[in-house]
Amino acid sequence: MDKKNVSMNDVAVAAGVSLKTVSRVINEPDSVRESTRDKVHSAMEALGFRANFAARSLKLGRYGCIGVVLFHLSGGAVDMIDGIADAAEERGFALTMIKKRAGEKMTLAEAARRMSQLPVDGMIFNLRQMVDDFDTFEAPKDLKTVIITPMEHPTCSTVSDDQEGGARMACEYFLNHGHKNVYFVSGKKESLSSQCRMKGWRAALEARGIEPLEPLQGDWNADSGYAAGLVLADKPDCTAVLAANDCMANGVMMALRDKGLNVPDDVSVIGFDDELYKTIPNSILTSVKFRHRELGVRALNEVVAGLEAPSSRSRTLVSGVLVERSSVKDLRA
Amino acid sequence: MDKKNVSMNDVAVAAGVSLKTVSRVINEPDSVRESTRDKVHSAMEALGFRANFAARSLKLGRYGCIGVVLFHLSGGAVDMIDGIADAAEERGFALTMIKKRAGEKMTLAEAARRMSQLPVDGMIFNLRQMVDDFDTFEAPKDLKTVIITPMEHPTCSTVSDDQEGGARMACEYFLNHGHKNVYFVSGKKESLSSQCRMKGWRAALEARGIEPLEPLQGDWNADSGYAAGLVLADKPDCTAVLAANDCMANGVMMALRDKGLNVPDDVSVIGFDDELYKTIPNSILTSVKFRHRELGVRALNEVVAGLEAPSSRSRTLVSGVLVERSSVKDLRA
DNA sequence: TTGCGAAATGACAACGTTGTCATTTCGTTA
DNA sequence: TAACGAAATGACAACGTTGTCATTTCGCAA
Repeated sequence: MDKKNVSMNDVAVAAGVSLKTVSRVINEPDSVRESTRDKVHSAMEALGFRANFAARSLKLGRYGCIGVVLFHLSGGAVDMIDGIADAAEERGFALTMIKKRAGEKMTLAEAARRMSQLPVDGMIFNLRQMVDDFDTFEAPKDLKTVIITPMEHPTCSTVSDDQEGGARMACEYFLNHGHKNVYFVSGKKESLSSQCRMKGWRAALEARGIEPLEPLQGDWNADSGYAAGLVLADKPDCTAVLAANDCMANGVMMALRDKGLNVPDDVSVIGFDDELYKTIPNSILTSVKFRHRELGVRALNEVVAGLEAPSSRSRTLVSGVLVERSSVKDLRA
Repeated sequence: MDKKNVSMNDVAVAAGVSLKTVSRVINEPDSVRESTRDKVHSAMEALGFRANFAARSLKLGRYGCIGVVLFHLSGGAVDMIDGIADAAEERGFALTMIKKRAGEKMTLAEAARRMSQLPVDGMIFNLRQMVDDFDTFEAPKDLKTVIITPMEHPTCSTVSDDQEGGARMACEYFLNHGHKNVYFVSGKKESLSSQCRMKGWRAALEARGIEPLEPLQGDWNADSGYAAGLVLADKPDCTAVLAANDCMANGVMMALRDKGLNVPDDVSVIGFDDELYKTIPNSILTSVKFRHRELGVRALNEVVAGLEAPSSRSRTLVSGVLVERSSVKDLRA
C-alpha cells in the first residue's frame, strides 16, 4: 500500500515497453507509434505518474525557473511581480523566489550565492534602496542577472521605470502651462524612487535656467503631505507643487483647501502613481503613472534573452505616462 | 577556458581527497578533520564550486521549496506574500511561484498538476474567487496542500482571514453604540472577500433579530462608494454604514459631506483594511484590519508542519482587528 | 614497538531522467 | 517472397549528488 513515487521505469514495465519509450512519449510524442503511445498514456494515468523535476533538470542541465530576489516589497511591487509572473508563464518558466527579511541586511553577493544553490537559470533582483556592495558586485558568469533599479550598474543589465524622466515630464508640464517655478515634496529619504523623482524635478528646472526651490521632506503618507501643504499655503510664490506620490499630493491638496486655497485655481498639483482615483471619488489629480507591470515583463524577457544568447549588459528604461486631469491650471491665458 | 560547471569531483581532485569527503565537508563538517576541511574549502573557493541543486534534490528526495499558486493578485496579496516569504526564509525554504494569467481559466487540478512537475515539497494556493472544481478537487497525496480562501474545503487544509467575523465585529460595534440598523456597501460581486463580509454583516444583524436592509452594490473603488453615499444620504433611517473597504467608505463619506451631512454626527461609517490614513490626512475612519502577513505566515507554517508529520485537514482563521477612530457616533448618550 | 578501538576517509551504488547508438519492426518495391 | 530503407524501439551510460559499508589512519595504552 505504501507506494513510493512512480518512476518512468514503473510506467515502462506496466505498459510493456522500454524506459526510453516512455521518455519519448513525454518529450517527442511524434516519434512513437500511436498504439504504443496510448498504452504508455494509460499506464501513466493508471499509476499516477508525474515526471521527477530533479532528475529531469539534472540531465538537462537547466531548470526552467527564473529566480526573483525581493529586497523590498512595496506597493508597486505587486504589479511588477504580476508582470514577471505572467511573462514567465508565457515563456514556460516558473519563478523561484526569495526575500530579504525585515531588519536583515542582505548584499547582492549574498543573494546571488543563495540563489545559485536553488533551481534557477537566471535571476532578477528587485532593488529599490541602496545596498552596500552595489558597485562592486559581479554576477555569476553562468547566471544571467538583471537588476530592477534606477541606478546604473557597471556589469549587470538593469531595468527601471524612467522615474527621472517622469518627474521631468511633470515639471515641464507645469512650466509649459506658464508656471514660473515648482515646489517638490519628496518621499522617504532612503528610497531610490524618491531620489530619482527629485533629480528629475531639479533637472527640468535647471534646464530652463530656473533655480530649484528648497524641496520639502515627506514620508510617502498623506499626513506628511498635509504638513508640507500647510507650509506651502503660506508661500505667495507657490503656484505649482510636484509631490513624489499621490497620497502626499492629496495631503497637500487637503491642506491647501483647509487654508482656503483652491486647486487648481490658486495652486496646481501633480502626483505620482495615479492611484488616487481608487480612494477619492471624482479625483482631479493629474499624476505620473509608471507601468510597473511592463517593468516586470521587460526584466523577465531580458533574463530569458540572455539565457538563449549570452548578451552583454543592457539598460532598459520604461517610460511613464502623464495622466491628465484638472489639477493643473494654465496660467498663460 | 570554457569551464563547465564545477562538480564535487573536481573539488575532490583539486583538494586531493575523495568525492565523499567533499560531500561530508558540506553536510556534516564535524565529521572531517580540520586540516582536511580547510583543504577542501580552499579548493571550493578556488574553483568557485556551488552545489548542484538538481543532483542534491534527486538524491535527497526533497527540494526545500514550497510552491505558491497565485490565482489572483490583489492589494492585500503583497503582505500575504511577504508573510509567506519571510516564514519560508526562516524555515530554510524557498518559494516556487506560478500565477494564473489574466483571462486564462485555471482549475485547482491544473494548478496542482503543474506544480507537481516543479521543485516543490508542498504548496499553497491563494484563491480569492470561486473556481470550478473547488469542491471536487483532491490534492496529490504526496504534496501537502494548503488553500488560502474563506471557503471550507472538504479535504484540504485552509487558512483565511476571518472576514465574516470581522464584519460581524464591525456590525456589533455599531449596534452596541446604539445604532438600530446598518447599511452595507459591497465590493465586486465575484469577490469572496466581499461575499464573506456581507455574510458577516447579515449574520450580526439577524442574531439580534434585525431585518438587514437591502445592501448597495459597489466595485471596491471610491466612485462606487460615492454613488452609494448619494443614495444613502436620502434615507432618513440611515445612521450607520459598513462599507466593504476603505476606499468605498471614503466615497460614502464624501457623498454624505457633499449632501450636507456630517460624519459621524449624522451618519457613522466603518470600512475595511485600514489603509485610508495613507491617503487621507487626519483620517477619522474606523476600520476593520486584517493581518494579511500573519495569514501568509500561518499558511506556510501549516504546509511545513504537514511535511514533517503528515497531518489531517485543518482550518485556520486569522482574526481581524477593529481600528477605532472617530467615524462612529455613540447614540446611547 | 604492537595492538586496539575510534575516528576519518574512500569505493561504489543509487536517485530518475535523457542522449547515444544499436537493434528490431514495419511498409514498400522488385 | 525477398530485400531494403525508414521508422520505431531498446540497452546502456551519464548527469552530480548522498547513503552504505568497507578501509585506512589516528591516538593511546600495553
